[in-house]
Amino acid sequence: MNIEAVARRANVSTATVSRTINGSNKVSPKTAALVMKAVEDLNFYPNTNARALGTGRSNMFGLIISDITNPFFPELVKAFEDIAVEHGQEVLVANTNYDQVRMEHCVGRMLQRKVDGVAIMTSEMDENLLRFFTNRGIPMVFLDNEMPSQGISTIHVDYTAGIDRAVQHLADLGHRDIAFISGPVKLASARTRADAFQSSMTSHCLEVRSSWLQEGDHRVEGGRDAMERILAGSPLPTAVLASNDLMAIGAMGAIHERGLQVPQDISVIGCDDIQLSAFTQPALTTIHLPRALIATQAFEYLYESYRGKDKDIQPTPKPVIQPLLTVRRSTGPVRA
Amino acid sequence: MNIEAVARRANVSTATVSRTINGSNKVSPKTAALVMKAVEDLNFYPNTNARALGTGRSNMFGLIISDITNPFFPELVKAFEDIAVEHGQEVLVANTNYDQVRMEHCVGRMLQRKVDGVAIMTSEMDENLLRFFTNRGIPMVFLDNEMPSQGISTIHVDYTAGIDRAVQHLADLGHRDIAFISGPVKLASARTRADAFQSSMTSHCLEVRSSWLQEGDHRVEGGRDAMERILAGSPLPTAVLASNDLMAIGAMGAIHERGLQVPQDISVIGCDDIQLSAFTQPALTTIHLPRALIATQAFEYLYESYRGKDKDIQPTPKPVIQPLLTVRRSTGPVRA
DNA sequence: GCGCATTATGTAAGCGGTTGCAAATGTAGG
DNA sequence: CCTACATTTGCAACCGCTTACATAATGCGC
Repeated sequence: MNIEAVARRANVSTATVSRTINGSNKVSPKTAALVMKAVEDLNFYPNTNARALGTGRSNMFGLIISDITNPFFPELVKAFEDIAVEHGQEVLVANTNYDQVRMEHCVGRMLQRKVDGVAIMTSEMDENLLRFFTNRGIPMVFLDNEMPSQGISTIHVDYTAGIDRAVQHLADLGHRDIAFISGPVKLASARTRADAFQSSMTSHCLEVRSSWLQEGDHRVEGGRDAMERILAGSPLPTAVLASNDLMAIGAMGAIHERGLQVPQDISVIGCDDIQLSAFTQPALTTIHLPRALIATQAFEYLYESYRGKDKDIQPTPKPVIQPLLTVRRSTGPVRA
Repeated sequence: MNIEAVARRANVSTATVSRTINGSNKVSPKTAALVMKAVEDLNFYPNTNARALGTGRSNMFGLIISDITNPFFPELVKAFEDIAVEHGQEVLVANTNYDQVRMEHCVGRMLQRKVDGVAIMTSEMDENLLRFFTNRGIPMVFLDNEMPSQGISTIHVDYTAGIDRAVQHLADLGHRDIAFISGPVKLASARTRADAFQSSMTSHCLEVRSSWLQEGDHRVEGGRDAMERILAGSPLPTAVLASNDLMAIGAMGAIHERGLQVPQDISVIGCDDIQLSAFTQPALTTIHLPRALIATQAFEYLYESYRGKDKDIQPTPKPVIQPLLTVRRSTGPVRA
């Protein structure tokens, strides 16, 4: 079942079939109808591989993430897939598992499949790997990973503003003793958030105790461990800010295990606003990251630079994304 | 950068390069080394599209799921991807969004990309769509979707045994009044579980009240609503079994809102054992579905039937998958 | 009805690999 | 050294589609 079979059935040449399928305007409506009929009759689906070979464009974008089982990503992936499919593009998702070697593997997979662009939503990317893409003129876009190199775009999320909103919210509730659970400090993105916390505290004239700054691993267990370390010290903070929701959930677990109440004894704020944060006990107050928007911006950036490549059209710059605070039940006034 | 550039650099023909890359044994070790050197030097990645065109195999499997943001799926997807990549296959993931029309779309995408096989882990699949695959000889595998047609394989999960374990656990704790929150009854898989519940109750000589059988939607909200309906009636059950974890979480929420305690007033059991069920308050007792195993079986089935297609080798039959009960804190003895 | 511009269609050469078959090279026995 | 055979390599056709270019058909004004 190939284009020739369709051509025969419609009594035209393969070129005409191809043009019809691709919506070329130089096909007479009459012939086009004929061809479409044949396509229908035969249930013909053009071979994308052949197409890609002919045109040099695979109509496929790569999406590199850390780990699809981290609830931050599914929504991102889905939004990306949705908008891609809408634009007739396919998505190749690859998990790095937070691993440098797997990352190289992922890059190889992308190159073999000749992706038209790559969105890299993870941090395990070094300069050398980048070159594989830049050398081949493959557009790239990153998520909050300010790369030193030129000509690489980054989706910008204003974490500072987001964290500031969270600190403001706590300050409004009377909190002065606020702990922070960060992501792995080896990740640039985690450091960014930690720095944002520091400066926000300073601007609110609040003191940061070093024993209240603990490193987690972006996972529930890490959040629990970090919180346990905080609870082991003294005095205790009256609020904790975790740099993602999973760690916030872990922190709440640790607090409960200690026989304390959220938010009566300690308020907890997360970051990301994953679906489940609305359904924890108590429901989690969290900094909402609009992942669908992130995905959309990433896709649009890639799509535009890919489309404009020959015509030297630059993608339109994307606005900085503002995280908002979603207030639920895990934060409350500081105990009198 | 193509195979010819490599051939030139290594002073051999393209055929030799191709054979070397594919590990053909009819290349002398000396030449092979030469070629590999050239490949390295040039950072050559063979064009998969061209390959697919030449061989007729895309080295890509389709994976159709309902919705990646449903926490049941990410682990499945990841396990599938892992084992596929291990076998040099790529994975094309498609979400149906529980929608028939999107499903057709997904099928089209799979056909265009000429996937070597499809794993269908969702229920929005009708006979007609199936034919698109069977007609083209594309292997298929389903998850608990007993299709009437011949020659289509299904990964078998023994839900009856799983649910029976849950009921047994509750019975051991003294519960006799057990409610059940099912998935959407239009889904065959949901009906299977509901039936399993009924028969398990019967075999334990426990009575099933129709007002304690409520339909949910496999989501948190649906679980909460269903639980509210149950709580609105009288008498109240002492335990609830939900046919997935999200609904169980919703049910726990409804119970708390009513001012009741889990498990003191009502015990709750879920199904799936999604990661987060370990971190709810209280941690959820749930029927553990081994998703990595499901993914592995699905992949192996596809891989084997795909590999054996020309040689008429059938894939080895896979054993029925046994769900186990993961007991946590949401179940307890019935109140005296 | 004719010539020309326009539009529609066909022809065939790629795209970058794979692979059957032929040719070349190597190896061993006589 | 020659022949027979195995091993290694190269040639070139093919996979299915796109597209530049050539050709045919059509429309239009005079």
